[in-house]
Amino acid sequence: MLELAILGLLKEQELHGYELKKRLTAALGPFSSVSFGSLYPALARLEAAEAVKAVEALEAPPIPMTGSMTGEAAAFRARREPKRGGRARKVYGITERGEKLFEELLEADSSSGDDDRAFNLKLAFCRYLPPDARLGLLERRRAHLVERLARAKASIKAGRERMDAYTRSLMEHGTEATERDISWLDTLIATERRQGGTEQ
Amino acid sequence: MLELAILGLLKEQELHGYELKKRLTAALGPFSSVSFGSLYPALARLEAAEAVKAVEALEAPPIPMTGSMTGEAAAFRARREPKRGGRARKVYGITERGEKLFEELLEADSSSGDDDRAFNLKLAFCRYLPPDARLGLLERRRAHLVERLARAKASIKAGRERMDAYTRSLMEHGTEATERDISWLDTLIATERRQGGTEQ
DNA sequence: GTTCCGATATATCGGACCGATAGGTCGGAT
DNA sequence: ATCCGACCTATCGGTCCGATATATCGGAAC
Repeated sequence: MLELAILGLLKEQELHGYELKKRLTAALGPFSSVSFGSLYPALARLEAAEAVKAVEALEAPPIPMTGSMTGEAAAFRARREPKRGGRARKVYGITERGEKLFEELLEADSSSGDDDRAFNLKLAFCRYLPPDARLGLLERRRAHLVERLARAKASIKAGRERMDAYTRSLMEHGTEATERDISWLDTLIATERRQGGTEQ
Repeated sequence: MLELAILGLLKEQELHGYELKKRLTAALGPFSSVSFGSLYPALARLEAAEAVKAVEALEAPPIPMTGSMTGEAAAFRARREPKRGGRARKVYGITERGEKLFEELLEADSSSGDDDRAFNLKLAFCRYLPPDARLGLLERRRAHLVERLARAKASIKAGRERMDAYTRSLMEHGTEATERDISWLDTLIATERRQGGTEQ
């Protein structure tokens, strides 16, 4: 699932690992931070799959510079790379295979496992999805939460008197949070339908 | 962290793996289910550390049965073990080292990583904690959420116009959820203080 | 009847992710 | 002069997960 986030950011701009991490924790966080221990292996996986490619350590698009480079190039570097110190960067760019993989991951059902994380991630990048797929994502999520809520309520009802006050409070708070998640999704879905216009 | 849950359940009753899983998903879930892929290794770890011990496959306390066993024993087994079919069970019990480990895990600071999961787990078993430790747990959690909220708000403020509507809505919903978590914790803390009585 | 399905049950495997740690380079405080 | 903290890439050990393998039984289908 981290792959999706990496590809999504790389879609917009070529970046190196460290910067990628900063943007990930800034954008998707700061709940559930991303660690280097998962970022670099993920990057390596993507590179092995030829979804990303290490490019020259040259973040800015190649700007034709006429005349003497001496002063201007240095100034440019200073502007683009403030306080550059440390090890050599390894800047990655997305490939065509990467773009395809990105779309596959974004549309994938992903009914298993990670779930909350995965949905948040997808929502952050769902501007790249066609409107109907966007609606589908939201509605699948809603259905999932509704089912979770039902199971939670059944679980509470079943074990009412076996639970102590702490557990009971925890579960009730959990169901309330889920209910609010659902109504939040409802507003998103409503907005989507309003903007979607004709279809459905 | 799974160890804590296992030990907590085993503290109350000797159980085998399958039943342990059912209770875990019923008690702590059904959000964030526990899989066999983590349960059995955790059980093996605990057994290696001599925190739990495999006991005879005899869930019920030994009840002295006088007279003919034939009819009554069969009926008892049928009551205790409904629809018993399948592989032989391996019933685990907690040891003294296990009890100690349980308390250590429950009191451990755990400021790293898992966090949400870990706190929920601890809250579900915090009835075994002395009142002051209980209060400490709640207040540490509160402080953590407050810090998370502050960082989230700062993050939103910093990147306002760079975010699309989906991301913005996601983050705002997240901060609201965190705010509600905090006020929920406040009620728990207030209750705790009221019941705790004299000491701060 | 037997065959096949689903529950009961234990266990392992590969993979994702994490925290900690270890490097390695630079600018700036002390 | 020296240490501290930022920048930057990378690996290690470990936990957890989903999928899967293995095994045993009751009962439904046929």
